[in-house]
Amino acid sequence: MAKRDEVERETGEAILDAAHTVFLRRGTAGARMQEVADEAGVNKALLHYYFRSKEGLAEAVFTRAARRLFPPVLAIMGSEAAIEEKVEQIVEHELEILSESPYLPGYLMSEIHHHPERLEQLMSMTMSGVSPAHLLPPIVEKLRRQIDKRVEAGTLRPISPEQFIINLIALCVFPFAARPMLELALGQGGRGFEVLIEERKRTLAAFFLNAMRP
Amino acid sequence: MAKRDEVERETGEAILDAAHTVFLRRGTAGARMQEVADEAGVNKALLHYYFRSKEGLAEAVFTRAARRLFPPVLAIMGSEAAIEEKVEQIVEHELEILSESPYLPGYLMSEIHHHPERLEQLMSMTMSGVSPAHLLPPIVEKLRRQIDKRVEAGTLRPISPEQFIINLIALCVFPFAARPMLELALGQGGRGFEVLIEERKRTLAAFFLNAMRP
DNA sequence: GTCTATAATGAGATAGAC
DNA sequence: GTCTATCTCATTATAGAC
Repeated sequence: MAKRDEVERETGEAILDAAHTVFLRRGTAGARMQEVADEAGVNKALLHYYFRSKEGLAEAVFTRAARRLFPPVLAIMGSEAAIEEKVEQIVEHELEILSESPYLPGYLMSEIHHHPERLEQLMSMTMSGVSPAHLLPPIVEKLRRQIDKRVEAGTLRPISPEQFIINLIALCVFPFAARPMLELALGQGGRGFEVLIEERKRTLAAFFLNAMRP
Repeated sequence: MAKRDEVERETGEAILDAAHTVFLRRGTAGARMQEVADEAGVNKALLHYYFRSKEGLAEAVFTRAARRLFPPVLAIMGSEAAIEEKVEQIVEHELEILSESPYLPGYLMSEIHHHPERLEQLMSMTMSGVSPAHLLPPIVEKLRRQIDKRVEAGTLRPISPEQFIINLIALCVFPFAARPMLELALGQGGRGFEVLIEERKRTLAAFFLNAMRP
């Protein structure tokens, strides 16, 4: 279990990391195999040895990126926690993980937008053991029951689970997807963006929960 | 002023329209000049005659797309209307225009994400006569005063104008940017998406205004 | 202004030595 | 497994006739 993996990771891993960097920055169509090779410090031919083709590498990058973003949200959304706790957990977790990988949302949206074939890949890929097609409906239904019960009790404003999820994810993810524009609009430096996200970490959950008050 | 522009528009216009279609679908890096030519029903060489290079065409498409989306929002945001009216107008206008051009947000985000040089272009381009750099700050300040006054009166929850704008735009735009994923998650057909947007047209402004209640 | 033909090059992919 | 060298083809761009 320990061979020499301190300094020298598996080459395939190193290539995938490099590809992650390059593909997220340039997009799949704009990425160059040569740039990935340079970033990984290996020869171009090696990329084909490990991933056969550019498309193969693109799929690997996409899968890894999607697995990093989606499963945690689905886990929280489907948990036994109360609505308020779910909102707080998702806001905190999303803003945290996206602060570390701010290019993730822009890449995923761009990728899905311009490469419809990724959707099938997304559907058939396995998250936490099962496919999203099987994972999603029960989560939505559970959420629906949870919301309806609270609405009947008069402690929540009526909303469909679909709109609930979209609104919550939109508020978390959009600033990162639109980051370059925001940095521009907020003034120079890019420092403004981090300040803005910090403010969001403190205020977004309360804003959202306020919107759900009856 | 009337030559023969009934059936035969200016060729340059026709090419730009075709490029709009192709570039929005494939992204700049993924778009092919041949595909644009086919879409426009002209020869490839003509694209270069009118726009000199692919980059020239890409800039023209981007500028036109940005001008279609941003100015109306800025106009409403900077108007004399009350906060509530602004929210309702922006929601209505955005959902309307994006329903007609659902690929716009995905394209703009992808483009800005993968081509940083577009930002300078965006900054230096002229909207309603002036550059965004001069247009934006006064709008934000006006909004800030408007919000602060209402907060003091106790009829609005405190929020910075930046977060206000981001939240509102996020809720309007995100579903379109994430459209392919939503269609997948909502079940087959794509019909589900339109239903979802119709529901949003009815409920989003109220949701947002509720979040702003003190 | 619009076309055909072609140049020029960039980039993905493979062969084969080490 | 990793490299060098090379093949092949797709794509942007231009030259030049009409």
